[in-house]
Amino acid sequence: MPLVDTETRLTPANLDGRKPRTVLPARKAGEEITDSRFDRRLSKVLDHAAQIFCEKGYEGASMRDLSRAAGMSLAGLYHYFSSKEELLYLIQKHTFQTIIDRLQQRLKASADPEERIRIFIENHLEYFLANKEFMKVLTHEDDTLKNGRGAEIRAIKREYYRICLDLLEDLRRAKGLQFSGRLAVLGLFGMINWIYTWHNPRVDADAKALAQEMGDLFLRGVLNPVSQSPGLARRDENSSKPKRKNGKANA
Amino acid sequence: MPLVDTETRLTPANLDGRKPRTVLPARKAGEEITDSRFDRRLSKVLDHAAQIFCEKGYEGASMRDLSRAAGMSLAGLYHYFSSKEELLYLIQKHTFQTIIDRLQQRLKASADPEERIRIFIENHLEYFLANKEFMKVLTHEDDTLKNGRGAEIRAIKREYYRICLDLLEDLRRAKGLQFSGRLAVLGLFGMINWIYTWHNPRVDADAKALAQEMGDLFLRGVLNPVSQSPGLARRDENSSKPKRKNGKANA
DNA sequence: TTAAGATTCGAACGAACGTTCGCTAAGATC
DNA sequence: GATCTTAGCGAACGTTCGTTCGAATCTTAA
Repeated sequence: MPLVDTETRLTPANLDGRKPRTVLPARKAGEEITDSRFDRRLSKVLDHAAQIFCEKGYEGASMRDLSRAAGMSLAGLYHYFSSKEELLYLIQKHTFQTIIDRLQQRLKASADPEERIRIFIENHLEYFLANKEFMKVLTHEDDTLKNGRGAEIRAIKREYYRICLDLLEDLRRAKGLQFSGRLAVLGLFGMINWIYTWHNPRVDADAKALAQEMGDLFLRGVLNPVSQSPGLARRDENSSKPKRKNGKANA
Repeated sequence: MPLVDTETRLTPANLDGRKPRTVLPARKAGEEITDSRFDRRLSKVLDHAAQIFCEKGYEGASMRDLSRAAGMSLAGLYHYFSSKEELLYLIQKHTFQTIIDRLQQRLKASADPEERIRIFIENHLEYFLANKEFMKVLTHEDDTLKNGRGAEIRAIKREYYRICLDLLEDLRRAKGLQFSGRLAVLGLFGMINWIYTWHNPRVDADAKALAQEMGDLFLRGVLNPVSQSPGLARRDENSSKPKRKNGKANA
């Protein structure tokens, strides 16, 4: 799978209306999609860039930092993308697409609602810990991209959110439970996305064990009805109803 | 409470060895600590700065952005702090100290372990939602500060982590439960710190209700022993033991 | 009234920023 | 071997960055 669209290679800058510097001949329809030299080199550049963005943040990283890390001249970098902003876009898009693709594959393995949520968590954590830099750039530079590119990434994010919400509502229906889907999704996202701030491979469990533990913590919280939790003292009972006014999700 | 130490006002740049431009006369011991004109003005400057850092990030915000927001000249800002980095330090320190002070006050109200954890969550969320900008700057610019100032903030953060860990271990002892304190703390922190990425006051519940709901979710997850959770299918049982090697916490 | 500090500002500093230009090799195609 | 495209580079562009300087204005207390 090429990292940029075949037809518009080198020219995703179209997103903000800029003219492409070069126009490649369109591939014939049905032509085999190979990982060209260009794609392989770009992939390496993204690796190095993600590393630097992870260390210094998007704004804090200079193009000169990136060129040093990639072992390539400053001007040479611009052969592979049209701007620093597009570089971030390519990193985020690639990361999101990979994690969603893998998830869809794995979800085919089970129809049990609870099991499917565990698959979601494990998929997320496995990719997270194996690609720390990319995932930190994805989550930390969450609202860095603006306009067209930002909208595109936000759309993919909504898709990912939606998948998780659907999984949780399947579970709720299957078990006849009562909980706010939105709050559950965002609570779960918080738990699993926060990991990049603390995970230390020399101290903490690996992805599989971590997914097990976090899955336990979360699922026990969701699965157990309130009445079944002994000693759950509720104070100020009258303020415990959520004040949701409409269901528009914005995550 | 003055925002900077009385004796070293204007000179916290000492942290990285720079010479202060001005030295104020030391206050006599026991002299009443008043919020001077300086402190009040600095406080306003921090408000505006937090707003801009929140919008554009620390690196993305320029001193010119800050001067515009504060309605003050670029050079005039430097009367209140010695560098952009110190400005971030002052914001983060003030935020952390305020939230911890309030927590300590509130914790005096109860000795019940579960209640005390709910107090922790509610205190955090209340401050979070009432001071979104400051809390985003605190969490998002987590590892931006380096050297002396960074170490100082990290120390306060460890203190806050420790308080929460102690609360959880009190609960575990009181109820005779079994769970990883570290994972529970970090899971909880993830849930409540992630809020800044999604909370919308027009859609979501207020701090009190949110604290109730998140407290429920989290406490049910922690309180319920595994055996009491019906239908909690564990797969791959042999990989579920955490592989912790030593207990050094790094959050 | 006046002297001393506190506060504020316009103007400028050198450094670093993202990006572009013109040019060379290196591959590929005939 | 001629021709065209791809890949890569040194040098520079104009802009913006954080910070500083000296002077001007305001505040306060004697």
